[in-house]
Amino acid sequence: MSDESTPRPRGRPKTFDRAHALDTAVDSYWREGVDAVSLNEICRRAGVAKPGLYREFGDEDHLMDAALTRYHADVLVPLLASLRDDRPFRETLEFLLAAITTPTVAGGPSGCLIAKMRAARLRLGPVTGEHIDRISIEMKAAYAAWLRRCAQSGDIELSESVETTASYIDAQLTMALNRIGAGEDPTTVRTHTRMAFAAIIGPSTIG
Amino acid sequence: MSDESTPRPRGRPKTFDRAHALDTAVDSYWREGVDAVSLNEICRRAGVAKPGLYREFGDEDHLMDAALTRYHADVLVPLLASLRDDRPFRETLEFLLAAITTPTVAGGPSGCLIAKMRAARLRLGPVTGEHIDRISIEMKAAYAAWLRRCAQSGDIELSESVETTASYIDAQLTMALNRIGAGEDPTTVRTHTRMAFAAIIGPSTIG
DNA sequence: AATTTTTCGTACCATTCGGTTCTCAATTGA
DNA sequence: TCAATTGAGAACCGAATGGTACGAAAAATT
Repeated sequence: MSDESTPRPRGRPKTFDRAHALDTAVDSYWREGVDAVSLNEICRRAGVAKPGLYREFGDEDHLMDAALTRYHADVLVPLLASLRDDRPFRETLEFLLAAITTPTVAGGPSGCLIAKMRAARLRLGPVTGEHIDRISIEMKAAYAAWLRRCAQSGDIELSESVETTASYIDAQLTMALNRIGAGEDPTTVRTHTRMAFAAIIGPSTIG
Repeated sequence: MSDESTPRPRGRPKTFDRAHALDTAVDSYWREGVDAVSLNEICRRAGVAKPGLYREFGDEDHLMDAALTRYHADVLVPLLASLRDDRPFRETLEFLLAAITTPTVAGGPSGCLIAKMRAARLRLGPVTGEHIDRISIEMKAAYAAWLRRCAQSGDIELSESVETTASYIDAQLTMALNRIGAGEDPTTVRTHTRMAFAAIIGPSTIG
């Protein structure tokens, strides 16, 4: 299989474990925030030499971008997909809220890498920075499409425009994620976020 | 006046301009965020030598703490005092919102130093960190007292406890300040914050 | 004038940062 | 066997960081 598909390139075989290095980067950035972890520290944790990282990713900006790309595919895409399930609005909202405020397995990172990067937007490199901009737009668009569908089916009635409400949801969920990421009590955050959404859907009939 | 009150101490007269250095520190931390400005940079901007700063303030942690103390007295205390004016709840709320989301004079810092420090809580030194904790408690207490007075006079009717509502207000205003500080459009932030407060006071009758 | 006391600021410290140079090891092809 | 090619990583680079040592300067006291 391996000998017929690609007849092995010429030089010294590559031993650099890209996946492991990227895992380490995602975990570190996610856990501690993008501007609290140095490239040196990631090398240390991943057990790789710095020039290896540079050969593989280019520079710090591109490493962060690779981490963001991976996180986006692994975490955000599935989450946004759940918005297209056409369940009742409140139910999907509670699902989101639970996903955001339920503590992950002990020792795992808390909060959301994207939310943390958005908070650090000014300090990101150009590649990562523009990527996070595109993702922010994608998120708001996903919320807007969701709202539009729910409004059309009569599931909810909006007091503001779809776009305004979508960006409001985005702001509230991002804040909730960052508070969780900062170590605040998940129950408090959940309560506050429910209060924030009472504004657009009326008092909750759940719980 | 100066010769009779204190007969001049012994050594070389002090020329270090503490007020100017502290002004520079407050402005820099406020404008760019506490972990985006180095002590070296503050020295450069203030036009003072580093050992002077160290003699005056001790270390970086204590310099930040001094900046925080100054900002607290100059900005936060007057603002929290306005909560005790016994004006209608909505009016005070709109006043707060305006104070937060109205762009300051061109070139001035935007957002709030305290809000930015709270967001950077994990990266603060022990002295500044514990100070910001105390201030956070003070703020929530001020909101709670305000709510309690308004509720008692029948001005508002709360759907959640005073404490929960107070911490909700705190979270929403802090978010608003940090969004302004991050350069977001003040109008958008104002709209979102009004939506967030519709949850506790019903649809606004203003504007 | 000499001494004491206090402050000032240059020049330095170790450490860390993002990033690179350069030698050597490991492989293929001739 | 020996070039050619490619990757690995120790060791290095200049810049910046928080922090300090220490001699010179400026005043009062003797």
